[in-house]
Amino acid sequence: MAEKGIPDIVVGRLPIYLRALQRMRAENRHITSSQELGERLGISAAQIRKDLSQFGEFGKQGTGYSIDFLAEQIRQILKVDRVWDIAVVGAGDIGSAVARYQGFANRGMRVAMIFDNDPGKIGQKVGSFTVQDIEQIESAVRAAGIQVAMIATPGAQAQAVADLLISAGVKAILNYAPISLSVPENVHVQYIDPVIHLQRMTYYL
Amino acid sequence: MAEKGIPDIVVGRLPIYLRALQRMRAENRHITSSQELGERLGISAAQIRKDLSQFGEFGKQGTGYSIDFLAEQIRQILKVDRVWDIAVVGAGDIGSAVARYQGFANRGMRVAMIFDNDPGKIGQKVGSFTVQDIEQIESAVRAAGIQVAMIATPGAQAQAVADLLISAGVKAILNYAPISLSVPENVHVQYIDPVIHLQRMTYYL
DNA sequence: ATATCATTGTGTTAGTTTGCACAAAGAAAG
DNA sequence: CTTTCTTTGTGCAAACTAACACAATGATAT
Repeated sequence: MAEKGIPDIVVGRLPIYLRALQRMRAENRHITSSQELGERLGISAAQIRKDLSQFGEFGKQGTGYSIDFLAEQIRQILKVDRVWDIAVVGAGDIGSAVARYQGFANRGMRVAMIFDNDPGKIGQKVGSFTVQDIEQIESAVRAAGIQVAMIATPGAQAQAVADLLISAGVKAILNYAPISLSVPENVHVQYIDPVIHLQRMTYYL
Repeated sequence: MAEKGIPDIVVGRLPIYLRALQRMRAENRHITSSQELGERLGISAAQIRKDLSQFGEFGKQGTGYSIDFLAEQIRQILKVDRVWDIAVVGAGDIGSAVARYQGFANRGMRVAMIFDNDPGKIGQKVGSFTVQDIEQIESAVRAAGIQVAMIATPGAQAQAVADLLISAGVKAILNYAPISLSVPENVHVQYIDPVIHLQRMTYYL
């Protein structure tokens, strides 16, 4: 299994494969093939085989892949064979929805704390969490050894929050604010902005 | 301006350029360059110039781009020089947060209606909308001529909802449910699943 | 006027990603 | 045991994407 030099675009497809495998498992299936997976995902079977071959040989010729086994291998590759604690910043509609979201369970993620700068929100409950003062981000995140965070603040504050998180040791940020963040090379950022996705589609309408 | 044969990956970057331009405009700037834009976005200047050149010549040598003019051109290309009404399906945490989201204004999108199948939610207010019965999707969406929808239901119902929306005339779906949808060729789908984004980053940690 | 500077748009080259097609290998059937 | 069927893993070719590098052009300074 190679550790370096895997194209990021390949890494980006692994979570999609994993999600499909977990769904199949929930349907009580045990075996699948690159062809079946590909049809479900709209990806060519050859591409799936080639992607997986970057990390090892997980299938059996003539049979296909064991769903349980392949899912476990991908979990290990993505390091989601453990649970990552996540800090959420921003307790507005988006931050609150994320903090209550049930979809993290069994997928290697868990919201651990939530912050806001609004005195009216600090101390209130959001799901099972008490909103903490944004002033405490650095100490709380550092103390918990948290490496993953989500930013759900207005755009104007997102960069300052990112800087704060990074100085507290965060290495991966999922940014819901509608702004591109500037971060050091060793920090990873992903973006979620529904408008970006929608505008990409209206081009074709 | 070519209408066909533009790579989708180029179309996908246009909303990002537009978002950055709107932000610059909000900072009261009037002129920018491919270099400045590139630094802000982490994209090479040459790439930005080549992307834009697919649609026309919008810059001035020696000077750069007029922010207002370029933004307006991109709006026209993406067809967001108008407002698209959107149907939201699912009035849970995610659907509610989306329905109340203020970030659609001025970006060509507007939530127009929201549906759920839970009798306890139907008739309740979410932001300024009254939750409608999912049974009414087809007639309501068709009557309003809506072409864009967001699915924020549990995964188990997402495909059925998508089928319903498509039969009502929807041509673009933004899917928050953690499942790949199967749709006809002429229907566009984009996906938002925070876990997918997070798992893509933990690989590198 | 003329020279200098900045920046675009693009032809060409380099690099990346995808798809094809088949040998290899295991399973199933006769 | 042999044949047939299925499906993987992969070398190679094709297609796509990004980067380079520069002529062209407009702005600015002298």
